[in-house]
Amino acid sequence: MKDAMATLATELDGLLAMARELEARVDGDQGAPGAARELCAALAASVDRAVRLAGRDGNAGGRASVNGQLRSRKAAAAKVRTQVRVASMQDLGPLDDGLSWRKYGQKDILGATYPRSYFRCTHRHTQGCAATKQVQRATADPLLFDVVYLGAHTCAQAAVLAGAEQQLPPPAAFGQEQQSPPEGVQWPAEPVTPFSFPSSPASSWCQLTGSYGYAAAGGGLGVDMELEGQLDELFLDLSGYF
DNA sequence: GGAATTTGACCCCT
DNA sequence: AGGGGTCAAATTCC
Repeated sequence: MKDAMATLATELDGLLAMARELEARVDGDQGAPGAARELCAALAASVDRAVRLAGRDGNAGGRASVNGQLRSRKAAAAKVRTQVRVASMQDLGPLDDGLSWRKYGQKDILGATYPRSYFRCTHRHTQGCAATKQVQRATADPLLFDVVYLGAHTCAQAAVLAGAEQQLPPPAAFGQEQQSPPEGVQWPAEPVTPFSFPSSPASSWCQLTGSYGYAAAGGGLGVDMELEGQLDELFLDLSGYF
């Protein structure tokens, strides 16, 4: 547990450093999309690892419920909550993050222009995977999607993905050409390109959408609020560059 | 025919 | 009572 938290801290520190570096580079050189992309991908990969760590370990050590309330069905899902904002350059369908999701509901949300879609893991019944996610188009920008992940994947598919990701080269290697990534992933040559999401969620979202909004804390993430605020600001700033 | 999606109804919480 | 989340039957898709 201590190791995981230490790793999390290291990842987040690196995240901040990379974000600042990215800011500096993009600020000084408008025509440097390649370098910006590299850092952006590294940033996203780091966030992804941090979130995964927090998701795994936050359960036992974190706040599992709000105000100590017991919630029959919602209690389990409230343990891990990861929120990201994803931008789609084109009006395409559901975002494929490499995992199998099955839509089980859709609701019109008060005050929201677009309905919220509810997804759960395809292997919910076969493997008891309790992961769910909610996807909602942002009112302000229809090309932005707010995606909230609730619960942790416990299915075999998630384990395979997690294992494959650990074998990937260091984050800085992302964005390089001639990368010949696994699973036939094709990185876009231009910022705006029709896309299909490959297996690594954070890096591909960043690469392809230019906006990895934020990975914020719900119950499971024990991220310091001040740091969280800094991350929020950084992501907001960075999103403006793309 | 099986799997995924849609959609109205139901349940729980505030 | 109203809103959010889930269920499950009906429908669509492959």
